[in-house]
Amino acid sequence: MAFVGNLTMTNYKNKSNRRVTLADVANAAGVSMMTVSRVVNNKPGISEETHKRIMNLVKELGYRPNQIARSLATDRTKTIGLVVPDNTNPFFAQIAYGIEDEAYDRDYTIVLINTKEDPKRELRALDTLWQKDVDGLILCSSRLGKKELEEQIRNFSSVVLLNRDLDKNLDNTTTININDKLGAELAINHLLNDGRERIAHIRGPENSTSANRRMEGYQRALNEANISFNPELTISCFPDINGGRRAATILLQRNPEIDGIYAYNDLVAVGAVQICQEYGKHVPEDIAVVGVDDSPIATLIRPKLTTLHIDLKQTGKLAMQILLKRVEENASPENILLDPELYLRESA
Amino acid sequence: MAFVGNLTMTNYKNKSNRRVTLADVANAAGVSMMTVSRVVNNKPGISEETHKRIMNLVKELGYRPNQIARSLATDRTKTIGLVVPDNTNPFFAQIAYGIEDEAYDRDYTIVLINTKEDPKRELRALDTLWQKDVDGLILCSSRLGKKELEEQIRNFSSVVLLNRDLDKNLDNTTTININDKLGAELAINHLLNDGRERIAHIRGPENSTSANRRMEGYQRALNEANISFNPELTISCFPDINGGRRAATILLQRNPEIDGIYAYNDLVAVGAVQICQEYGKHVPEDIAVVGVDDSPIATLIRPKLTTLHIDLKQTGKLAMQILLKRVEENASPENILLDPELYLRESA
DNA sequence: TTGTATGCGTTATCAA
DNA sequence: TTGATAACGCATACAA
Repeated sequence: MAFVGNLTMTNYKNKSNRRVTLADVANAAGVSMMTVSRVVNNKPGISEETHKRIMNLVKELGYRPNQIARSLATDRTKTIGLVVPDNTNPFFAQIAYGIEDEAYDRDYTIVLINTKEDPKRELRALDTLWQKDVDGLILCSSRLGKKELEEQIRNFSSVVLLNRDLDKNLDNTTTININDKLGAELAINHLLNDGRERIAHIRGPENSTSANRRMEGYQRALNEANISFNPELTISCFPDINGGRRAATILLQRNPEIDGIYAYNDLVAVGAVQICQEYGKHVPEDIAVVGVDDSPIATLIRPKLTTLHIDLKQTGKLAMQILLKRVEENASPENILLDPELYLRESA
Repeated sequence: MAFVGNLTMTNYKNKSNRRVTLADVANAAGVSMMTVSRVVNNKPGISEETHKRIMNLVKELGYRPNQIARSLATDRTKTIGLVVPDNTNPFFAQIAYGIEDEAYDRDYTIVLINTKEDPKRELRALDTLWQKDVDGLILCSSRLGKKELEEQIRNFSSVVLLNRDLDKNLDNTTTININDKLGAELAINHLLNDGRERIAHIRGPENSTSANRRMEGYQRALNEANISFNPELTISCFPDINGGRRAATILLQRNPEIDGIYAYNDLVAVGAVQICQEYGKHVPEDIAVVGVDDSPIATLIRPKLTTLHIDLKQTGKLAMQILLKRVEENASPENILLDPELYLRESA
């Protein structure tokens, strides 16, 4: 917690309109800066009496430590970099929320940067965070190439990679991934059990790892059901509603007899549902649609979306906990796989 | 922009595994640190030749400036504090996106903190940001009391207050508000013109300024139409879907003959629509519902939500532009009022 | 065009 | 239990 000073104190500046510094307190108390520093940081070896006296002065003068100076001296910024493609996407918004929540509890702070799915932006984001000397990095859905990603990761002392994996473990990084293959199998098997025979897959961005894993799961599930894979039934798209709309349009024009769609995420699924309906198809009677993420909209649209659920706020908290364990205790690397659950609602 | 060094360079540490510093480059070049500093910062007064030579060394050694040290020396952190109630709320997510986008372009970085509508948390957030010495603060929908808010604001050199106003102008702060009264009048007048006669208002949190302004607009519009205000037709709520659901339930039980609802925001409106439908009422035939914010869900639910629109990403950009104008040019205070537009869709 | 001295606010280290 | 000094990495002011 390390709460120092009175939050509602306003006379935090001395007469010359500067910030109150350790030196000011030390002068006022007639002691050295180190004594004040020790008191403020609750270090041992200070007499009861001076501790009290100095804490009173700290409050009276409105002293609060300058985190910048502290960072320079300690090489710790109490700051974590969070890089996401788009904070507006409920998926990342939920994760960010969990991360920030845990950070708050542990007295850390989050620097948020959007990459907009642009590798150049991502690179610059990482460079910026490196220059800011963040204590750790949480990188979500990186769109960087393998080699580039590894090079970047080496620049940070502790990293959590969310929604992306590595060929070989790096000893400063933990990966957290959703078990996309399992998820895909859950979805496809449900559709198959429901009697669907021509199941398409709108597979998100080409360069997305999670998209690739979902694709694998899709193929594997079909394979296990002895259904031959038809490339015409898959299409990539930008992972938002419009992407889903465009992809579904093409899909439906190419293959009007499709009776099931497994979408990259809920946004894409919503776009697909919209197009189906606009084409006069009933969901789920004519076409069943399964999403991924269980984002807020899943229960808002009608029919309610059947989708794969992960507790994202909790996942964010977990990511932060793991990162801080690494930052503060130098824990060893691990790779975490989160199993999604199929939430059956109305669309499939 | 100030892009220094090669982004893909990995040997950023020298043999002793330290960060490469100005001193390292200066040593390697056989010049003083200042010369290197000038080159890196593109300051004038450096010969063509040394500039080139040093830039080469900078790249070769993988030098990148330490922003912390720079901040301590210049008293500028290139960091802006962003305080919101909940980054997961699309309203704030959109604003944050715009803010981050503009920040990225101007080479600033965003520290994001959620308050969860908790004034204590908000206070601590501001304290943290103060200690981090941010160059500016964007505070959204503050839930602090007037006096407390003013005290806090004084701690920062530049502030943009979003969705909250001040009694008297402070010379370091700009307020940006949505013209809620106008919005409310737009909504209510539309409902009245549509022949609605018993229009209720679900008015959001008690301590929210925007909620109060919308309430005023609601009353004024009714007043102008010579309809007497009935307190039974208004109710406050937590500003999310469940809040809307709970409020609508109470409202409908108290006054089953309600034929129009003006909701605090789209989430609340969605909750209200759900409850109406669950009570067997048709929207908009039996009850018309108008939301506020034009959040993504507005076009996702059926019926599509009629709602008041503001370009929130643009608003975020604007907030950042104004803040930076203040930070960099010490511009004078202003108060901005954004006029919403009523987007007519299906729910009213 | 380049260099020297000094300071930013804090903590680490060693000494008293 | 406390203090003096140096160091963190950089930029400002002034000098050459």
